[in-house]
Amino acid sequence: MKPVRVVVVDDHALFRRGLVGLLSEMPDLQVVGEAEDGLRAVQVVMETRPDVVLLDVNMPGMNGLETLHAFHKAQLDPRVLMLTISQKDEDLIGAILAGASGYLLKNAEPEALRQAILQVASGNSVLSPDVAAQVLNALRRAQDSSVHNLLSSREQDVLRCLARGLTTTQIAVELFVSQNTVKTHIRHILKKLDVSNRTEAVAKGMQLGLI
Amino acid sequence: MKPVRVVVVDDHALFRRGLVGLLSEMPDLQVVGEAEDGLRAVQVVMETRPDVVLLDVNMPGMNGLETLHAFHKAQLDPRVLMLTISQKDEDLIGAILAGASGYLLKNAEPEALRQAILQVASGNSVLSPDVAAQVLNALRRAQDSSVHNLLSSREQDVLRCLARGLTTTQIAVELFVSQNTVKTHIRHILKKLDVSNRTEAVAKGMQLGLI
DNA sequence: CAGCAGGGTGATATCTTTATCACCCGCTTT
DNA sequence: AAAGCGGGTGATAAAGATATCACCCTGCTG
Repeated sequence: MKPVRVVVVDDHALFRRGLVGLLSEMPDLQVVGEAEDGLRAVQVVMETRPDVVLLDVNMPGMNGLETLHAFHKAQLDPRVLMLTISQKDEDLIGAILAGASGYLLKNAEPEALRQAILQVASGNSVLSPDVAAQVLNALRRAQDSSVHNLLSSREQDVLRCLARGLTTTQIAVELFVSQNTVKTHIRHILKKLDVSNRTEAVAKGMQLGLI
Repeated sequence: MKPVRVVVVDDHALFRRGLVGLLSEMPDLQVVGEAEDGLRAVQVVMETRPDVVLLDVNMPGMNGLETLHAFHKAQLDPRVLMLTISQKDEDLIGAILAGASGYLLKNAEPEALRQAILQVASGNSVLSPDVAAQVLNALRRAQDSSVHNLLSSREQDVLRCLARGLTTTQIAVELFVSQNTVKTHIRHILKKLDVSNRTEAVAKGMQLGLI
């Protein structure tokens, strides 16, 4: 099996050299280039066409995220595994949205790094456990936001009443509106949730976190 | 250090027994209960108050996702590590949105499972590399959706023109509207992207994937 | 000083969304 | 047969969003 070809991008020379040395000792990895900044990284990736790029976030000049964008602009789009000390949400989510295939913290063991590179090389993604929860939370927040923009506040009122088992008449009394108003809101809810009746609407609403 | 207390939930008796045996041999883990279905799982978790619950997705009756909801309904909310063969987006994203702290495929090595349990017990999250890419893609899609609802189609037209370096006058000619119309669109863009001028708007638009 | 650029305030018209309600139909229960 | 239920069509009014444009101010350049 051909070794995975890797480019290492980090502005700290000592760290980079040490990492290159470490990776060079691994038979299934082959370091084919290195760069100390984003601009250089684009050139090196263009020349070497590696399987995986190890990329720091914090670098002077072009930071890691800008480098990801530059890869994209240059239509390179290599598989990138971020290797950084930053656990900041904006760096983590920013890197993911900018196309990174993985995010590993620099405190990872050498063997974990090796495994991560191999996974990324074969198209999978890897997240350090320390930051994976942040990614899951970001996904949950995105879903919450998108879901809560789905129904108007009145429709959410009606759905909560349905979840309590109230009939149309009871909901009308509860919300001080006519039954016909309630029925119209229910009609819109069924349409927005893409269901056929109020029972399904309640189930779907629970599934989406609306109730 | 006290061993991590684990409950195993899986409908396949042979698999469950084998897993319990495997985990019982690990000194830093302690299996304190097991269940073959969701209803039983809620009872066992209530009784044993484990640090981590290993939970399958595919189970007859209440499946894994419904069991997560039942945990929440019962205000138990244990740390749950899904352990399943399912790589389906709806199971994966569904479990995450329902509160799972991790998602591991059953093809994982015993040591990887042990590490994952320990990570989840300490509040981190773990995803199998085989499914992590799906999570990152779901996050990207959620972001795309939310971003593309941010600007109206006309505003997106104007932003793309700005990105090409056109002036207000040139954009007006290009879109067959007056300069004042273009300026109004630009004003709304600046406000929606929370920036102060068109240069920042273009940078932010690129960062958000609008251009 | 005039022209050109960007940024800003305010206005109008149209379209869409939200919230309201009347009425109709079919089914079930009393 | 009547009442009550759920699901459906259609209507109106108000609010908000979208798209349009006029006008003003400031700074820079020729």
